[in-house]
Amino acid sequence: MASTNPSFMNGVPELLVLRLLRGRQMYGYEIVQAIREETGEVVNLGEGVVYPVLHALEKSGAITSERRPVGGRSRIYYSLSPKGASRLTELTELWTRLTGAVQQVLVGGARAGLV
Amino acid sequence: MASTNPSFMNGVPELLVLRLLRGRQMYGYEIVQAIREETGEVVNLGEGVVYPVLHALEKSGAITSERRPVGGRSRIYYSLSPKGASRLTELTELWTRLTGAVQQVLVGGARAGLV
DNA sequence: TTGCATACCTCGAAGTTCTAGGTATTATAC
DNA sequence: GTATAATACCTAGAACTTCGAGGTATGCAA
Repeated sequence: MASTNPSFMNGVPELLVLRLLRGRQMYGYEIVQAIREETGEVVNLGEGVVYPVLHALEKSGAITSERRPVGGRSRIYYSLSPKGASRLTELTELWTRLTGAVQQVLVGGARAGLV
Repeated sequence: MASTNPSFMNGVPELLVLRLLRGRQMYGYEIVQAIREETGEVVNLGEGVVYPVLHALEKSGAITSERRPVGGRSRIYYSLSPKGASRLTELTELWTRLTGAVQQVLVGGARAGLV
């Protein structure tokens, strides 16, 4: 792994996948490209990252899969389950809290009371 | 580790430590508490996280150490080196880019052109 | 003198991401 | 017709972090 890159990626793939599946069904290969496009090339997850995440999410019951032939080719479409939706909410809150806290340190100086 | 917790912590300790050392010298135990306080208890890094990070940063030349006796007790004060300062800049930019990109996906829908 | 805060440290476990590689089908280019 | 690229799925091993628990030692307060 890039020894100079902390990359800040822990948990990000799971968060992004869950978020993308909120609303519409998607298949793995499509998700890989959607992440690249919707982040403006900033996040570029390989298939070797996305597929294992999908498998883990399915195993945990956060998403369900459905194999469907499309144009002679077989795709596995994933849908967000209720459990996955609440997981998404949980992760989004954690993400927001954490990035806010880090931001607080980064801007520094401004040390107002917290309520 | 908490199997249900992605925690989003990858790289965050390094970033916070470097940022705190920008401006004034600090010692490990002090850094542990400063992180807890300045993040409003959101980030609570144990000494088992901070000390190894400090050692790695020193080894890479990002910070320098100086043992100093204070009140009969020995403390190791760390200072940010020029190399550490540029590392901090680099990490801050990466952090900003990444959180921005994730935010873009989280808010979704709003798909304006990027320049 | 007992306990707590200070102040440093290491180790093993656990979990993630990453790159690289592998398979197979369809569409495109030559 | 055939080679190449794009689609679409997958696994394995390596590497990196963070985390918690535990260990040592000093100073101060009860």
